[in-house]
Amino acid sequence: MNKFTCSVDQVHKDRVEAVRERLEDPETTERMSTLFSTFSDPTRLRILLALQKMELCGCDLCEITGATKSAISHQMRILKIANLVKSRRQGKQVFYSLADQHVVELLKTALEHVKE
Amino acid sequence: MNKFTCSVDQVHKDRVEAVRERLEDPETTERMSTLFSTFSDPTRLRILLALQKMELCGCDLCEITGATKSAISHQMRILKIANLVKSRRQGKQVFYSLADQHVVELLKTALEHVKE
DNA sequence: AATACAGTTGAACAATTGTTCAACTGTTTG
DNA sequence: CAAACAGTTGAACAATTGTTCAACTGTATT
Repeated sequence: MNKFTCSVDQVHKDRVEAVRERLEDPETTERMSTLFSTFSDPTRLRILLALQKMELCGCDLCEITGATKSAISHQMRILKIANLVKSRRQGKQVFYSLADQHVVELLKTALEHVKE
Repeated sequence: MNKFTCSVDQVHKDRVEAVRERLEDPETTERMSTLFSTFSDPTRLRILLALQKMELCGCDLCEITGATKSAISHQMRILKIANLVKSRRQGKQVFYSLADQHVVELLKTALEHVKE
C-alpha cells in the first residue's frame, strides 16, 4: 500500500477526478495562500486597517501599532512587495497608503465574517 | 526618548488619535488575523477549494492534496475548530463539507484579487 | 474473532517568520 | 557642518507551525 495516499480503488475515483479538473491551478493557489499570509500577521493587519482610514507616516504607524520603527519598516517592505501599499517620501517622512481597492474588499469580507 | 515609539509631538497627533478612534478593536483584529492564518496554509487552502466543489472524504483529500492521512486529519481538526468545515461519519469514512457561505465569499474575493 | 481500512492523536523535528538590535542612509534644522 | 529625526537594512534569536512517525480507535468484512 502506498504510504502517502489511501488505496483509491476503494474510494471515489470519480469524485477525485472531477475535483482535480475543476480545482484552481497550483500557481493560483500559491498566490492566494501568499495573499492570506500577508493579511494573517496581527501587526500587518492593523497597519492595513489603519491605512484604510487615512494616509499615515511610519511614526504614526509605530504609535498606532506599538511596534518599533524597525519592525514597521520590515513589515512595510513586505506589504509593498505584495503590492498592497504604496509610499511617497515628504521630507524626512514616508507616507503610506493602500495600493488598490481589492485590499478594502478583502478586509471588509473578513470583518463581516468574524462579526457573524 | 521612548525606544518603542517615535517622538509623537512632532508627528500628526491628530491623525493618530483619529485612526485610534475608528480602528477595529483588538479582539476583532485578532479574530481576523486568525481567520487569515487558517486560509494561508497551502494544504488547508486547497482542502477548502476542493470542498467548495463537492463533499469529500479524508482519503479523497489525501489524493487531491498529496498529503498523508495524518496531515489531513491534523488540518481538518484546525478547520473544524475554526468553524470552516463540518463532518459526518458514514461507516469507515468521514465526509467533510464547507460549514458556511462566508468561506466561499472569502475564497472568491481572494481569487479575483490574484487574477488581477 | 481476525483482518483490513479510514481516521485520530501526540511527540519530535524542521522550516518559516516576526521582532530585536545595532549600525546605517537620507533629509532637515540650528 | 553638526545634531536630530525618519526610516532602512541585515544578522541573530525566539516563537510558531506543518509534517512525519508510530501507535492508536472505530467500523466493516470475511
